Amino acid sequence: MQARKPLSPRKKPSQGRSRFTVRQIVEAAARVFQEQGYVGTTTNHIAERAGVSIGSLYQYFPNKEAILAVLLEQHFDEGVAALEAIQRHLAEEPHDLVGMIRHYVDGIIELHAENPRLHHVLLVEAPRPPHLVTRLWEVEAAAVNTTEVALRKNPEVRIQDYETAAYLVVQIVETLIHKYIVEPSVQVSRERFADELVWMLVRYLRRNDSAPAAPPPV
Amino acid sequence: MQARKPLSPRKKPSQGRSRFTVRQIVEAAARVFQEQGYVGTTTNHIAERAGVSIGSLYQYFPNKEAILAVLLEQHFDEGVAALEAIQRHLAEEPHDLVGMIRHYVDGIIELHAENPRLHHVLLVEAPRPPHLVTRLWEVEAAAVNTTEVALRKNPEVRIQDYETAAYLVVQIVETLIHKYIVEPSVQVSRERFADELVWMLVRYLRRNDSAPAAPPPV
DNA sequence: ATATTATGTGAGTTCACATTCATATTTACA
DNA sequence: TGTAAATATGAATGTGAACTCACATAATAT
Repeated sequence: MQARKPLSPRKKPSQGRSRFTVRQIVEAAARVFQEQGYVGTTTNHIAERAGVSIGSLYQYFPNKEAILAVLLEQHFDEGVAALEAIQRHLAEEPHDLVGMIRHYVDGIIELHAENPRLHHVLLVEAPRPPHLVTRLWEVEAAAVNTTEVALRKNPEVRIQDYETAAYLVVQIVETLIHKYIVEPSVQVSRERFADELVWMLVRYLRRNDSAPAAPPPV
Repeated sequence: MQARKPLSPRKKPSQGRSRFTVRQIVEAAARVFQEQGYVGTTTNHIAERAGVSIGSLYQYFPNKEAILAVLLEQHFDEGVAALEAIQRHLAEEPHDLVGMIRHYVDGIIELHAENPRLHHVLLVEAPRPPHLVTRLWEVEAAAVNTTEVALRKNPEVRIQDYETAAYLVVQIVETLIHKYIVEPSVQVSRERFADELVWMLVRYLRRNDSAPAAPPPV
C-alpha cells in the first residue's frame, strides 16, 4: 500500500532564467546519479551541484523521482531515436546480411558506450515508473517486429521461426552489449567481441548453402 | 570519500536459539527484499517479518547491507554449486553438441527460475560489495575456461576463436535467460525460447559440414 | 540454588535527508 | 518609474529509518 508520488513539476518555468535553472538541475542530476548511484543521490546534493538553492529545486520538482523521471524520458527518447536511425538506414541502403548485422551491432554498441553508468542507474538500479515500463515493452516489441520483417525480406536468411529468431537477435544484441560495456571482459577485446557477435548471428541466421562461408575475422 | 561499512556480524551466536533467530532474520530478509526491492527494504521491516525485535537484529547485523551480504553469499554459493553440477554432468556423460547445449541451457533456466526476483534484487539492484564482485568475475572466468575446453574437445565444433566463442556462449546463456525469466516476452513462449536458443548456439558452433542439419524444433 | 553469561526486547534517540516558507531579488509590463 | 508576477534563497522544520541502551528473561556453569 504505497502512496503514489506525483512526478510532474510543480511550476512551469516561463522566463528564460528559470528554464536555465531547470536545465542546470537536470544536468547536475545526471552527473550525480551517475557518480553516486540511485540510492546515494540526494536532492540537496543535486541542488548544490547545480549551483542552485534547494528551494529552487523544489519549485520545479516535487522529489527525487520526478527528476529521475525527466532524465529517464530524455535518455529513452535518445535511445529510440538512435534505434530508429539504425533501422531507417538499414531500410534505405541495400545491405547483405553481414553488412546489415554489422551496422546494427555497431550502432547499438555506440549507443550503449555513450554513458553506460547513467544508463545502468536509470534503467536498472532505480525503481522504474510503471508508464515507462509499458513504453519500454512497446519499443522492444516494435524492434522485434521490424527485425522480423527485415529477416523475412532477406534472401540470405533461412530459419524456421522468424518471430522467435527476431526476438533472440534483438535481445542478444541489447543485453549482451549492455553487459559487455558495463563490465568488459579482461579476456576479450571490444573489437573481437563485436566481430564475433556479428559472426555468430550470421552463422545462426544464414541458410547453410548461401555464400561460401567467409572465414570469421580473427 | 565514503566510510566503508562493516559487513560482519557483531556477535557470533553460540546457543541454538540465537542461531535460530539469525536464521529467521535471514529468511525474512529474503522475503522482504524480494517483495520490496533493495531500496524499499528497511531493517525494521525485516525484524518485524522475522518476528524478532529490532534490537535482536542489531545484535547480529550492523546494518542492512550486512544482511544482504549473507543472502548474496548463500545465493552465490548455490549458483556456483548448480553450475558445477551442470559441468560435471557434461564432463562425465557422453554428449553430442545438441545434447550438451540442451543440458546447459536447461540447467541455467532452472537455476534462474528458482527465485528470479530475489536474484535480480541481489545481483542487479543492490550495490555489490567489492569482494563479491571479484568472486563473481572469478566464477565467470572459470565458466568461460571450462566452456572453452569443452568446445575444443568436441569434434562437431569448428570455430576460429575458441576463447571469444566461449565467452559469448556463457554470457548469452546467462544474460539472455536472466532477462527472459525476469521479463518474459508475451510473443515467445518459454519452450520456444529455450529451443531456439539451443538451436542458435548449435548453428553458431557447428562446423558447416557436420551432421546433416536437423531442422530446428518448431 | 546461585551466579554468570547469552539472548531478547522495544521505547527512545539520533541522524540524514526531504521539504517548506517567509523573505529577498529579479523581471515583465503598464 | 512603479508595481505585480516570477523566480531565487536557505534557515527552519518535518519525517522516517537507522541504531542504541537499559532492562528483562532464559540458558549454562559451578
